[in-house]
Amino acid sequence: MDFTALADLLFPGVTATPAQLEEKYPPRALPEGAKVTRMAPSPTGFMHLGNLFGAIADERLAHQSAGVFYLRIEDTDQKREVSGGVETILNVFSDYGLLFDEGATLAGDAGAYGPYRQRQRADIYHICARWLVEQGAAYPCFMTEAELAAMRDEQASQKLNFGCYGQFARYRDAALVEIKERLAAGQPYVVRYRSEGSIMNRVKVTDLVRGVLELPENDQDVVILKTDGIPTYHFAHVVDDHFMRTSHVVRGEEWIATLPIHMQLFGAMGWRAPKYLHTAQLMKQDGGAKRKLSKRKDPELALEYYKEKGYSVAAVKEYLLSLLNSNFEEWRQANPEKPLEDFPFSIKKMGTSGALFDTDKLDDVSRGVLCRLTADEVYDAVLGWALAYDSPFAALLEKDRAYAVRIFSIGRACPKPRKDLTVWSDAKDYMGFFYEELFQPEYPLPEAVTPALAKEILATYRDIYQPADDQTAWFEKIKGLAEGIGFAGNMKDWRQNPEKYCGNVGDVSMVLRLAVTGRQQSPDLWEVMQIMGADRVNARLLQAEAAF
RNA sequence: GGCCCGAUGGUCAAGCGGUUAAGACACCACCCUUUCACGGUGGUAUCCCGGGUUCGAUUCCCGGUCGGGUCACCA
Repeated sequence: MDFTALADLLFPGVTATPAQLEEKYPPRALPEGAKVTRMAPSPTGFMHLGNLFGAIADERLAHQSAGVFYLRIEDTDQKREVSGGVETILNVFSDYGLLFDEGATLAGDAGAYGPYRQRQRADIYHICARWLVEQGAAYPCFMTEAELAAMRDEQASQKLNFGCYGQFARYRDAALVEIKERLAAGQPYVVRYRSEGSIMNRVKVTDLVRGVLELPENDQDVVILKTDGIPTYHFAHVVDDHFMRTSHVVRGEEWIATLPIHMQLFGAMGWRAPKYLHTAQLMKQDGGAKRKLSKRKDPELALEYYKEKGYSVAAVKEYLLSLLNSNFEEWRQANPEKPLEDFPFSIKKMGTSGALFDTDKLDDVSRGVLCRLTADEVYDAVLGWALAYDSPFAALLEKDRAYAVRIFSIGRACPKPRKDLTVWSDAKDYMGFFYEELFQPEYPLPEAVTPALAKEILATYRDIYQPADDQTAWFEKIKGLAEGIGFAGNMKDWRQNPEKYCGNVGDVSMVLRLAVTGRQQSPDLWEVMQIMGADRVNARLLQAEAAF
């Protein structure tokens, strides 16, 4: 067989060689130990937690080592591509503060190792594919879908492994004349790699998080170029990660099964494979079972879902990081104020078993993140969220920034800040009573207080209310009021002899709280009243007095 | 079905031949407290099963079981 003739037939215009590409895309001049990683999503218009999970590892690995983190768009499957898909990807990464050093951008590509969109790299793949054909290591295959299906049925009935291998690879040794004829007849074809492997052999691959993986050698003649001349993932991965000089490939463990194909292809091209890190997959509790997160079945795992719910990007990032590196939480406890970038991300601390996505845990992390923010930061974030998802609330916030910031300041900026907010969307309910527009009071009085007594308490309080009172003076007055109506002014007294009193100062405070906030729970009442101001407080007292 | 990966409390997990088997979330109780939130103290609860190896296995080896993944011209 004249392989050069076959190559000329298949790739008539292609004259360049992989060696020339080597020159065009030389090894990167980076300091020792610098890692080159990449995020390589498909532009399906859908980003989910799993994408972010891997990307965080990629980004940390690269930037922690003075390396390069780049974005490559895997648009080899035109069927799944969605317009605006690249934009979605770019937005998510910019939201999450994962910054690419090179790769696809909205304005085109940036970087010396491009193009960074696989469809624009067709020439490169063809050069490599042609070279393989010339080596006798690849060939055109004209099997139709129906023939493929028939092959599969036969294999199923004979309980053989599926796929195009050995005797089933019927075009593997087709004569040049036959190929010529089929080509002339315009028959569509794919290019397959000619595998000399056997599943009886074992290949060993070192995975940086799992150790040595021992897998059966690939014996399949896998497709490397599809009918449209675009490569499959396997070939694109090998060619791109070689010429883009990726040093570490981080990907989900679903790729372990195809590792032998990749090793074979790297070998055939005469290249050294990158280092691999196969991460555990995020799992979901589905009924009684645990399963991989799926884009189709789990729309709530789309990043958009978290954005809409009002999770901060920092919280999602921290949670994912805690799943990625088991010692992250410990580090965060010891360094509550440090930026994420200071955390020493380590491959050794990456887990291998699939983690169930735990919303309770995310919420806890989220509260911890939000309570460390300043009131101004919270204001900006809540406003940003409201602008997108709740414009009436946004309008309220914008009307008086200072007022809102004061509200967000309650119990903040102290060693043990309150944790009232889990997500931005909690803010509305949390602070709603501060706004007349959102004030929907309910007045469930404490047991010890009759409506008549409640009215009396409020009437009395209005007379003694001095907005300028400091917290101590304020509370002394409430104590006095309580004692005046036969209630315990001191909780300890009341606990010791509950039968001596009609109620306690807590009950009186509750009446006041109900009147001012219209609910049983609120942050410190004195602070609330200070922020609301005397006019609003007085109005609330009167309103409640009438309603009790 | 073949192949591969994995298995420590309800969840995430430390552990890497000898430990009272860390810690976090969730849950419960108590404390603090004018409510809530925070904070504090304590508590319930874990090494999948069976064989080896060993003086000794959660840890190493082999089976099994269970869970997950993969067997496309999708990635």
